[in-house]
Amino acid sequence: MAKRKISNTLALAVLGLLQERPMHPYEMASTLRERHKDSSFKINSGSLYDTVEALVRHGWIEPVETARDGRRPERTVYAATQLGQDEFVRWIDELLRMPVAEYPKFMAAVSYLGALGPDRAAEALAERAGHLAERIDETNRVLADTVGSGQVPRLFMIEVECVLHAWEAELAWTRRTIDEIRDGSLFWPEAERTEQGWTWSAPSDGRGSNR
Amino acid sequence: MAKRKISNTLALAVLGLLQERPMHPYEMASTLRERHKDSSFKINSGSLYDTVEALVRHGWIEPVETARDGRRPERTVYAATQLGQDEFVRWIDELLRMPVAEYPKFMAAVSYLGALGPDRAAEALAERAGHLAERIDETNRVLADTVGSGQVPRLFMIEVECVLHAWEAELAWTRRTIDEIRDGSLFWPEAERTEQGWTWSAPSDGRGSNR
DNA sequence: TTCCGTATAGTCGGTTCCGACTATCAGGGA
DNA sequence: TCCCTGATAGTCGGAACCGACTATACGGAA
Repeated sequence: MAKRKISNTLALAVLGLLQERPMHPYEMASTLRERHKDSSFKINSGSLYDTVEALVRHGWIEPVETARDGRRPERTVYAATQLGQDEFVRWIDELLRMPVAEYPKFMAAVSYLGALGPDRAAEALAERAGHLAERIDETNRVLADTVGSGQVPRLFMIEVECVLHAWEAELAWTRRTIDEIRDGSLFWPEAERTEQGWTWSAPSDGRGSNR
Repeated sequence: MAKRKISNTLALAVLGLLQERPMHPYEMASTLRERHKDSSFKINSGSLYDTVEALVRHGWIEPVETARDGRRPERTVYAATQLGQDEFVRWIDELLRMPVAEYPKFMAAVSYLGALGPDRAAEALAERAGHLAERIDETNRVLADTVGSGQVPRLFMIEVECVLHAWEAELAWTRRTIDEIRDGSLFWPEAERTEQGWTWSAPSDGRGSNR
């Protein structure tokens, strides 16, 4: 699988909007925010304009007019080309079919959970659990007053359900791990440094609590 | 919360290794790979050397010797400073406590699931489900012959359990969504473009199947 | 009437990131 | 003996990314 010419998913969002109607970049950003898509796409003005230019370079979109309102900066309105419409669908298809490695910050931190020691680790995870629970509530509220009230078809917010599911899973893992730390079922070796590298104490019951 | 001076988590991995003993960058990369940490950290030679330099600039690590073996390129060995040891722990603590927005490619694609139409969407998700199941199996095998055989304490591979849990959740959501598409409980509006923007057909039973 | 905050629209320079490339050495097969 | 592959160690130029900044317009408060 050769690498995609454009990999920033913000370009996917742009392409998506231009399937509906021509727009200028600033309008894309505000439309995405209005639709709560700013939690699926990282919208950054700088990146947005770079992305749009890259899409033009590849012939996926093209400028259709430049207008000026009074003395404000000029706006360039873009539309998707036929190529852009085709690639939009192909790209979605590809992203859905093939899982790719991502490197979430949380995984990085969990890799070194041991460095905090059991008490501080459990406390830190507990704080995270609180934040996660809050976020889940907020998101449920958003879903309730968009899809729940029939304003927006469920399919158009399906990614929100997806991310919600992911957070719930993370929360469950976090809580389970806190419990395992507190009740000692996640054995905490006292790693020690020797000239030969590292050694660690074995759990008292042989290799019992390593699952 | 002010932005971290260094945000690339590869720097966290470097710091982690240098808690054990001084190393040169190439050795860091191979050690991380040996320990299967390359699924939590994106290891890229270019980024690695940049990261090491950034850590030196901030005084978190420092070169302790430069050796040369025959006519091979010179190796510079680095060690963590006191500051680096403190920041290592603080950084982990921070990453654990506060969830940050990430923008996984899958979410981007799911946002535009509608664009594929129900049949192709279900098929694409089904392919993904297959890949995910495979990955989960592989990862379980890795866990079995490291932690499972008592070679490595469970705590040192805890992030693998975490990512496994996340994948299982994603798989579950994916399968559920495939079912909902196939049995029609995820209503698929026929979006149509008008001059006023977009309209969509309502589900036949009023607003029934929007959850 | 002036001032302030916010919305509109986009620019720009610096950092970060990436992966293709260089170059040497060691070991095994033909 | 020669060649090929893979490991060792790191360099470099360009692409991507970011966020602070500019500049205008507008509505309401003081």
